[in-house]
Amino acid sequence: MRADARRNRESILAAARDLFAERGAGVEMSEVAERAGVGVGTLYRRFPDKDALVHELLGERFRELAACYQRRLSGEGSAWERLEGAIRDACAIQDRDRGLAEALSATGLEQHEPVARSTPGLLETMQRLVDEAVDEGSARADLTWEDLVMCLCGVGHTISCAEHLPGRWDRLLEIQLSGLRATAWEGPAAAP
Amino acid sequence: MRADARRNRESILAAARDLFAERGAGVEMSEVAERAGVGVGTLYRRFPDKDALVHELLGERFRELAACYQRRLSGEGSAWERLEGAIRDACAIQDRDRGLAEALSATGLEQHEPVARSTPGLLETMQRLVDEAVDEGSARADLTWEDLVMCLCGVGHTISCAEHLPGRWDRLLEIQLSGLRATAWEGPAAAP
DNA sequence: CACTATACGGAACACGTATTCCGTTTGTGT
DNA sequence: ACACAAACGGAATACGTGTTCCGTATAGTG
Repeated sequence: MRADARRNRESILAAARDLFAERGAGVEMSEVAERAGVGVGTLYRRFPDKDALVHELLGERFRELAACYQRRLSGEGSAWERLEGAIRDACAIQDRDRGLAEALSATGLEQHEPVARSTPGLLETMQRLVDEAVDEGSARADLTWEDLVMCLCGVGHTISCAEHLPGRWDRLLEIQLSGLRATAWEGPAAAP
Repeated sequence: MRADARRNRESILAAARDLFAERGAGVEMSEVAERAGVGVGTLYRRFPDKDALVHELLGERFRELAACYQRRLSGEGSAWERLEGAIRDACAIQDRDRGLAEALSATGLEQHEPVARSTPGLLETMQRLVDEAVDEGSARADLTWEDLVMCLCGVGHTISCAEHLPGRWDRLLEIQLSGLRATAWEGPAAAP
């Protein structure tokens, strides 16, 4: 691969990283090319299509997530504290990267599983964090990693919708976190 | 307005109602026209553009929601039972109408507020349900109707994403419901 | 320095969907 | 029955984006 080609590939990735983080996957290919200082032809020479580019960037974020989870898993504190920390990390990353938030949000549950599965350790680590908190008795007894994913998607969705409402999503996070806890009361019959 | 025009307007609304409920706002105008048994020209004679048609249908659903809330508000049971009932109603309606779920989900918080506000009583009733549950001490003390909207949007989003996963969204609903309750524990420090 | 494989830019193209236009048809009041 | 305003159908058009094509430029090699 020629040196200028390699340089352009990096420029494109950097430009796309910024744009996706800022405005999500809706950015146009021509805009990515312009910001990278290349023509669209060059962009398409490096990445076969838009999906390829998006997947590359999503991969980066998924690996970042996996690293966070791993760090939490082998960190200190109660199982609940570590699970909660991991969740907060994931939300913070989504808050920093609208592209990730939108991807989790828009691709939904089943579609994005393949991508997530291709990141070694991402789901497994999440599952272990959940299991430990369940065993500890601090999380809902029936909690699964799929519930977790669903909650994270929910926050991601709120982030990617609420452009002009910074910080509103953390309300949802608090509500969900307390919903993930083991509950003292059982069912709607227990109203005072 | 001529009789055939009125009839066509109804056919179009009926067709669009079905299609939107089934597949969301992504349906093509030509498809709506075909199902209604008219040409696209006729469709555009009755509704200036796609938005107008969608708003009409959204209006119907919002009024249905408002009626549900009203019924719950003046219904029997504890304030919590009524709030929970209203939430479950709203989710059930979204489950029946993908168009609504998608609209709540896709238009996000700020964008759909104008539409919701144009439905008299929708937000006010929701707020009163929340207030009563808070006063009763059964809901989180800091709960607002905006939190409620956010949670309902979250479920709507899950519904409109999970095409092939019927019934997965109710897990999210359960988690959120228990998160909306007044909690016995305070903050992450209380882990056992 | 010359030569060539590789890469480059960006205009042109492909495509899907909303929307318009206009020649034809039809309801309705006289 | 007649006239004509109103309505109809659906081919044609507008438009925004992703993607391809090809004439030109250039890095690397001997």
